Amino acid sequence: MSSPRYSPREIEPKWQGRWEESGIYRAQEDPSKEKFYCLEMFPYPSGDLHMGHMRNYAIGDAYARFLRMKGYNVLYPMGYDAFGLPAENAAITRKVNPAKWTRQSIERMISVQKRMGLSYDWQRTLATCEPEYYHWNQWIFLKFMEKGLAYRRAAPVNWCPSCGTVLANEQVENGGCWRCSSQVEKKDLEQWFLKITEYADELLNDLDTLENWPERVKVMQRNWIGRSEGAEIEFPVVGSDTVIPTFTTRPDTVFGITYMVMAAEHPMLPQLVAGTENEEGVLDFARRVLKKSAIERADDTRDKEGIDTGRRFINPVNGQEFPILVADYVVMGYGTGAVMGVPAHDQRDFEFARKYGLPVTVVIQDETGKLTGDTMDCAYVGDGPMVNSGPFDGRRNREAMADFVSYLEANNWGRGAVSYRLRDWLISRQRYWGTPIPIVYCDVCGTVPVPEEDLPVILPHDVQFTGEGNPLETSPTFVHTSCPKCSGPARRETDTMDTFIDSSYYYFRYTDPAYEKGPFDPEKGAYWMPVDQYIGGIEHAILHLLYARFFTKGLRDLGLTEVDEPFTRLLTQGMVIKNGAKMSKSMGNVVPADEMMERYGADTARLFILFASPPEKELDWSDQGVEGSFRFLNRVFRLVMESRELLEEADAEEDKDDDRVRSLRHSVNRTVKKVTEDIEKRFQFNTAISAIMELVNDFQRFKADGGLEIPGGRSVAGEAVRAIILLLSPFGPHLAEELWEATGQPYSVARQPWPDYDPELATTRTVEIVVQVNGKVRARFDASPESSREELEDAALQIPRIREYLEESELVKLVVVPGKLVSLVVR
RNA sequence: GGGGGAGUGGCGGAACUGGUAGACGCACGGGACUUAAAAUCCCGGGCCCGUAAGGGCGUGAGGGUUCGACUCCCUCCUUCCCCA
Repeated sequence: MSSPRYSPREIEPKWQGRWEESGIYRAQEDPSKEKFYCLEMFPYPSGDLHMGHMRNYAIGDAYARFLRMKGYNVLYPMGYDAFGLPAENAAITRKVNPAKWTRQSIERMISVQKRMGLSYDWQRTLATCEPEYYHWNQWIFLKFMEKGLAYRRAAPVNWCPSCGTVLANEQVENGGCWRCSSQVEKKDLEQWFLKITEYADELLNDLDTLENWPERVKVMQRNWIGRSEGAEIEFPVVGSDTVIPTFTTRPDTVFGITYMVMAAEHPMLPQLVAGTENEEGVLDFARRVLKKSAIERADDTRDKEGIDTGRRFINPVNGQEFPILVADYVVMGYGTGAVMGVPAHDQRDFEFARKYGLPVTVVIQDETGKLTGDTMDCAYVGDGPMVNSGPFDGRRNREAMADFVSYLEANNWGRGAVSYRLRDWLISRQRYWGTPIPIVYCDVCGTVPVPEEDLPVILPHDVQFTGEGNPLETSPTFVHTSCPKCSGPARRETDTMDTFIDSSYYYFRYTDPAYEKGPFDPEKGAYWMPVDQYIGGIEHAILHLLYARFFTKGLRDLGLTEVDEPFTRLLTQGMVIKNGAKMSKSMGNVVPADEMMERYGADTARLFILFASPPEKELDWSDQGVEGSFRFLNRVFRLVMESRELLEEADAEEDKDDDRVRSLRHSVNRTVKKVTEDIEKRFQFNTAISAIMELVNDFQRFKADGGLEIPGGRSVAGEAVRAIILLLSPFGPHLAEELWEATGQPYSVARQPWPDYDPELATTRTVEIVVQVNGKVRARFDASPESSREELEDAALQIPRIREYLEESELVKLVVVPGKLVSLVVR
């Protein structure tokens, strides 16, 4: 007689089919139930699903299943971030249509996701490359435009010569393209921007309300927004009516200015030196500087280089004249591109001044009171009384700061100002595979938005992929159109939108993916939003999460929603690493998800990836140990199948006096408590799973020890079987369904209430008390958890080994921690 | 250079509020079953000394606080991420 074998190959498709037929994972608005919106960051459909994806979905699905069993009305959708470069590159190199390529990739992703047994509401699936979706990109863009949140201007942009496109500041990494690492160049183009800076303060302040976001993500966003308070001061150029504006965070040091440096790319520079004898040399220097990368220029350890323009400016506070220089360590784009040089109180300025023999004027004294510009060997950046500062002499610099700003304002030399590192979001892309920007250029009417009723502006198919320039410009049907205002001949905008726009509001769209009158039905949005739990890679800590927060605030101000923040809780899953690098196609270190499922089944793969490491931690991939997860599921299968009739006997009459029965009942209750808390409070799936393993071990031992023959043994065994199946169901849903059915329970295990525990039974009846002598464990004994200090002390002092210590030396101190230990100090 | 993590057996990791370091699993060693193997089950295990009882050492390094430190404080090292 052979017993049935655990066969994921048969079990898994069976239940996947059953789930699909019965539609048990569909989400429906139900105001009588508490909702929970659980969401994973949607993937780019490259076609291959690797371990990074698998980890993401295993976490989200386990959590969503847990919440359903906990009684929440759960929304758990999936979609595809389908616009982007890979599809377009495939079109260029392999001559395939990007739409077709993308749709095929999506199909492949879906089939693997279904094979994983993920409990998505598949009816809500969306793909951002479909007109029904990007329609709303365009609609939101137009609404933002009406509000002044979208605008067009010529701007020096980051240009990647290799990708042939403009990049947002956020997409420039170490001076190179985020995608191909080519050196980024500066180029002037007419571009569309979204005014994210309008929300800079709110984006910054609301971070404080996000209590359930990882601190490090908030820190990164704070730094990215980079708010600094200070003053903007205008310096008149000698012999001209130009003024150069500068921003400083240290207005208290303005009396210590001895020079000014401008960035090599400062737009005023050519005009400033025009016609002077230094013109040639300065512009030459500037060109040389611009060839260096941003990191090189900002490197503090490197020697700074500069050149005198020959022009001078007046420091308005004391009327003195100082030189204007150009230097490599000042970068345009932060502040105003011109920096006042205060060498006495800024280390970079100090080094620069010493190198070029510029004067150093102390305006804040240290505690010695003896600082002088000629003798100091590094800048003094601390606080102290102000000196050489006219009316401010003698005041503490920090306290005088605000008055100093008022002083500047009163004399019309400058004003208090706040500066942000955050720039407006450049969204124009000279690319085909993206959302067309709904704008028409008419010689007569100028820039004309496409009327709302003409949306969506459909991305045309009659384009040429040559690998050069924007393919959209090759579409005859697209480019030439008529002006919506005057009906005269007009040209369409051929730039498309940054794909980060697609992912900035997709979570709203899931609440109502087929809605035709707007991005989503505000009522449905109001029911489901905000996302209660968002799960995704730490690599999106800045870009995507900041843009999504901005969009939410923008949509709120359009009256579409009342939520201020889209994601209440955020879990940043650690990256899956292989051979020292993030798993990615370009690195060639991808481990496909279906490979492991082929060998062991979806349940094993899911269980293993969750068991291998806590979710937030980076996971260096190795399949060492998968066997263990597979063996565990086999053991569960065997154990339950052998005793499948037991579940029916759960909760029968119990015999409280047998130790083995009591111990297993304790184990069941303790495990339910631990698994529940590990999932709910700590997101520690790895320890939740290990707790289930312990329960299975206990149950197995119980059976081996003849526990089923004891009065009450079958009842508690039934409780154990039930707990094992239910606790396992979020991690190995197919096996759990199979076992639930085999034990005679009605479909579906996914609809069962999550098991409860008895807090009294979850705690032990005896605890082991440790006896320490001078900090070292010298004995142990068992006691009731309720034992008093005196009882424990007495018991400890009775132990012969401990008495020996006391005979030899004198007891100096005795500490008793009830339920834990007795600690003796002897001398 | 600034900001934020992380460092625990051969490996992944556990230790929740300062209270038994190493749960659970992998790999390994021994045994049972088997003609044999696989599978399964049982036993073992941080390191060092010791036949053992036992003792010493031990959470990146060094110091500190404490009856007691993986946990708190200081200094340092290594490493990863973000920003320059």
